[in-house]
Amino acid sequence: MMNDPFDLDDFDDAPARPAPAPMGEPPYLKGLNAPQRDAVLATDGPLLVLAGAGTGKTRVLTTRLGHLMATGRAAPWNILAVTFTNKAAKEMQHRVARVIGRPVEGMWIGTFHSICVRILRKHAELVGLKSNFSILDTDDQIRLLKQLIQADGIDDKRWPARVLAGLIDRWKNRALGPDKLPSGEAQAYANGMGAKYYRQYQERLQILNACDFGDLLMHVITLFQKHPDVLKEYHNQFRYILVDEYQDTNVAQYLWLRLLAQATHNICCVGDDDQSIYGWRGAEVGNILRFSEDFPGAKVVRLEQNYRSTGHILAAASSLIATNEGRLGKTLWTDAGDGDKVEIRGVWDGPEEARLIGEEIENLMSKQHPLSEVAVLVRTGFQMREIEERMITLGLPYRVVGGPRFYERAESRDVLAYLRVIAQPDDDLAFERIVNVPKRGLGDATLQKVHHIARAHGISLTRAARQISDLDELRPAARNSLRRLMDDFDRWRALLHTMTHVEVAEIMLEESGYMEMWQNDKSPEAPGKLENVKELVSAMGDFENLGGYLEHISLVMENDSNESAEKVSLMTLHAAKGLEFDTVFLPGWEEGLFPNQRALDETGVKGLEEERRLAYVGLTRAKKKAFVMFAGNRQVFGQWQSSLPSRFIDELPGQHVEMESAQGLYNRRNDRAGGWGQDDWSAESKDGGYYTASGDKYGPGWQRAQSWRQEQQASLRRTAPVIEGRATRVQTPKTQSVSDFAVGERVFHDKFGYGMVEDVEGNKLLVAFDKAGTKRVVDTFLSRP
DNA sequence: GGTCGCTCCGCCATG
DNA sequence: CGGAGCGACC
Repeated sequence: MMNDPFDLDDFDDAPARPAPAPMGEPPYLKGLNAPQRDAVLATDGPLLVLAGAGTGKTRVLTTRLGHLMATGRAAPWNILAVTFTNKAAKEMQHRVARVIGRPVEGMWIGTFHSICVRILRKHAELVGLKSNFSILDTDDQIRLLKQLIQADGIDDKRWPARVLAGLIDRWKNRALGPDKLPSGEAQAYANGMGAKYYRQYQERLQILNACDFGDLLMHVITLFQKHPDVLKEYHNQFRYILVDEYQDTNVAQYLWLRLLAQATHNICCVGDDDQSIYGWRGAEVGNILRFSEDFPGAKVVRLEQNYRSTGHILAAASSLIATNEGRLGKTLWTDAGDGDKVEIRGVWDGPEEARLIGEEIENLMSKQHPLSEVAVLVRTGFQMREIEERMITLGLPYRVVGGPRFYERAESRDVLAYLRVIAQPDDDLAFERIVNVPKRGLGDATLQKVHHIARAHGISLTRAARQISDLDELRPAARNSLRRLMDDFDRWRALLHTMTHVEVAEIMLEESGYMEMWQNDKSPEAPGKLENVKELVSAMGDFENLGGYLEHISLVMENDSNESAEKVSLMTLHAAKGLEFDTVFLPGWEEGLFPNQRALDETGVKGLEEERRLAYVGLTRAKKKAFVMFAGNRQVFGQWQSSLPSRFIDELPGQHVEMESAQGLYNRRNDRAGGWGQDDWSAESKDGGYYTASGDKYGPGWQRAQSWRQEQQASLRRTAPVIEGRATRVQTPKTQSVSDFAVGERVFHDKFGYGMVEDVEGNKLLVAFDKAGTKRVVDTFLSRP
């Protein structure tokens, strides 16, 4: 989670069109326009709020929450508010407090996942888990599945575990357990083994006392279905339910909501079918399209006045999205004036695109345009590197939003694995990760034997490891090493009773040799890794206990400590949903990249429409200025490929855009809205690879993919033009090496602050911190002030 | 059992 | 191009 300078989705100070205000009405209703007010005041019964981009959705949601409480309809704990991201949850909490003028406590605001965890911890036993269950991430999932596949002697090259993980994920999105798979789909993997592995996987998770993301939803649904008394508890508790981004809910989430809402019918869903961009992970636009049937008697409110973007931008975006079929249909309007047209820029290649972005940003800077109001939104992650490099060369401050995740780095995962092992002894995946990190002479051979015992007895690896360390199965060296490790785990675990988890973590990482491993590592990354480890340990201090910390990171996976400095934001279009910026750059609008070829191949028109919604989301992030860019040549997989401008560029109406492109790069294809004086070589561009030979616009996937790929292979190759010297990434400064602290010395600790050494015991010090009290810390985590 | 170097494959988006 | 994974060699 990060603290952002930018606001979520709408803003408060916009000139709203006020509805007539009766005397003595609550102040929070002031400034709402008529539909917004309707949405706030329709408290009882099902309500669907169709909120176009930038129409004040978050404001309506938070005001509605405030209204429910202010009028005494609900206490905070009677309200359940579900969001899609933790960031949105945090923001909502914050803004509700602003509406009612004091902090709110006890309200259930969170993501589907975090709320499910909260419920599950309470009733874990009812679904066969213990309350301290671990939450596995994708990586763990794949490793577990791989083990199952390999145990069967199946070639996991031919049938990759990640494919199976994807299948299982999609099944869970649709709330299908191993026994409920439609017969055709059970055949979906490795000649009909899909269902079998799914079942084995679930059994294994049970033994490991763990669940994956999909399980969080599934288990709660099962819990509610099988234990009506428990469901009733929640019915009594949650008198009002609010759901944000309803267009992104999947079947499982829909079922979950329906179960919870069936008692009171007080469910309010807010969403925008035009911003549904998560179809690929199981979101069902159908949920929002069907709302009135699912919840009979539902009231529908449309928010159509846009407070965010100026006229040309809004018109361009609206016209683009109008190409889609099967929309609920909204007509966004603004009274903010025309503003600037959308600027389209065609350039020769990727590096030039990055240069142009840099240039324009410097331009903006010279006009005092705040960098926090500038964003570069890309379709896919690999576009970021080029732009980042340019930013670094120019010295432009930037930050990657939702980028390489702090907790996914190898060293973070190691540390977390250590923590997980002591928090939850049956967590095999964590155990396996660090059993030989640092090297302890416990390699594959040993681990295989442990695995064998575990499987034979149907127990977890740690239990098996403990058993085998008492047997004669292993070479003495391995046996001793393993026993020592198991004893260490027990000891560290016991320390949790007498010390804070931060202290235990430091001791564990030191005694296990993990810190030493990086200290002795002479690679250039080592100091940075060590720095990350310290940062991670210090972040633990913000949580009451180890369990709370682990839960947070498994759900959030991002680093909280992201400062809100004056920086350009760089992110994917997906990550940009809900955000807004004065100026937005939209590079890479090229066929194949955007719309993305794979989306087209896999889901045809449906995929194309989702891509178009993504384009719509991108454009509507801009308040005052939008740059759309495309490059004629781009490097993919280290190879140069030529590309054609995106069809979405053609779909932007001529009167709302301004085109500036090198000769010959852009050829208008269908001149539906009036040209911009570019050459019209439509006949030639039809050979460009986005129509199949048959002339069928969307063609069979493989055929399109094939022709596209061939075209790319055959495309001209050239070497990258040399821009100034290669950008080097900034390395974290080498940490000051610390050792032999003396009693009486002043020291500094990332978390606890300044203090004085009271006692030295090997490398463990007793330090009296000025603010945090006396703690036992390992010297590696200390520095001299 | 550990390390080095080679091959292979990927890059669409996520909690 | 870059990282993961695997096999040959120490």
